[in-house]
Amino acid sequence: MRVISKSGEYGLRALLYMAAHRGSQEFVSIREMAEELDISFHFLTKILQSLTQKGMLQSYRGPNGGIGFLTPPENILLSDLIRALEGEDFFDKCLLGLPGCGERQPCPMHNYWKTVKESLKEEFETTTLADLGQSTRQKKFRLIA
Amino acid sequence: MRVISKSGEYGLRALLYMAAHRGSQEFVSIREMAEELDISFHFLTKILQSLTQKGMLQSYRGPNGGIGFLTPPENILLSDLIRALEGEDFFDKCLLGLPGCGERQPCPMHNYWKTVKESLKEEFETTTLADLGQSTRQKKFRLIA
DNA sequence: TTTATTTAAGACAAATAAGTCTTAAATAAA
DNA sequence: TTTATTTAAGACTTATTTGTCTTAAATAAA
Repeated sequence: MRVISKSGEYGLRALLYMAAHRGSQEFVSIREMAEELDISFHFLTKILQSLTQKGMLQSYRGPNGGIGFLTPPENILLSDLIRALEGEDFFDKCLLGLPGCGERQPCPMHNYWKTVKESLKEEFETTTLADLGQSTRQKKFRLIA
Repeated sequence: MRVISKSGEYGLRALLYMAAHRGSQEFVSIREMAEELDISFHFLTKILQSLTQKGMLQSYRGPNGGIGFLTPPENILLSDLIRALEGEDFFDKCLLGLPGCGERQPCPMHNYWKTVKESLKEEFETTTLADLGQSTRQKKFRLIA
């Protein structure tokens, strides 16, 4: 079950790293991160670039440059991050990939999948990057019939 | 959020079609289905072929041949079908795609994602192909903190 | 001002997924 | 037995995603 694309995974992992390692210095080196996380430097650069272009991060060139948060991880919702990485329609798609599927003409899995998506969305909208950092947090939740 | 691959979607849609159209005739024509569902005939053939090879369907060549169920849709679990279409490890993967992630060395999203997966798995294991057919069924469920 | 460092941008290549085409094998009916 | 029909198998092509490489632009420090 691949829910997040490879580039999305890399982006998430990088931001998690940044959240964990942000201290005195404002910018984290992409090269360093790439090595630490074993991700291709150029590929990671492109991914983070797109987040910068979307206004979720800031970058700085030159010596001691790097990438940094614009808003603290405590204020970054997982839902926003994932939407930026995976596309705005992340939570809107039909399980069967039917273009016409919706409330008016629901596919056999529509109502079923809708509830799953809404739960996930709700959860992602109440989780911040910082929450994930201290992930000992054990949210208890399950689907109830 | 693409959870199921294109070929998985096609497979599911085809079996849903078969479940809906099985009547007097034992075998459903793949060509007819492909046209009806607007899926490439050869591609669909390959997908269904793999299900036949895995013992989930039976096929018959020659005039009036086609593809058919071995067990009635009432006895086909969504979980088994999806595992056959998407791979055995469908419910086992880490959200971040980290190879080492597990109980011993959980990634920041491990516990969180684990509960989501278990809920989904549970749901898929209690839903049959036939259930999906009459999908007016409105299972109520949500994640609880 | 020159040099070293770092991200930005975009062309290019490789890997994977999706889709097409041709031929073979099985089967039924003429 | 011949022909038409249908799935099986596998080679091949196309599209998408992932990954690499080169050059440009910005910045700091020598």
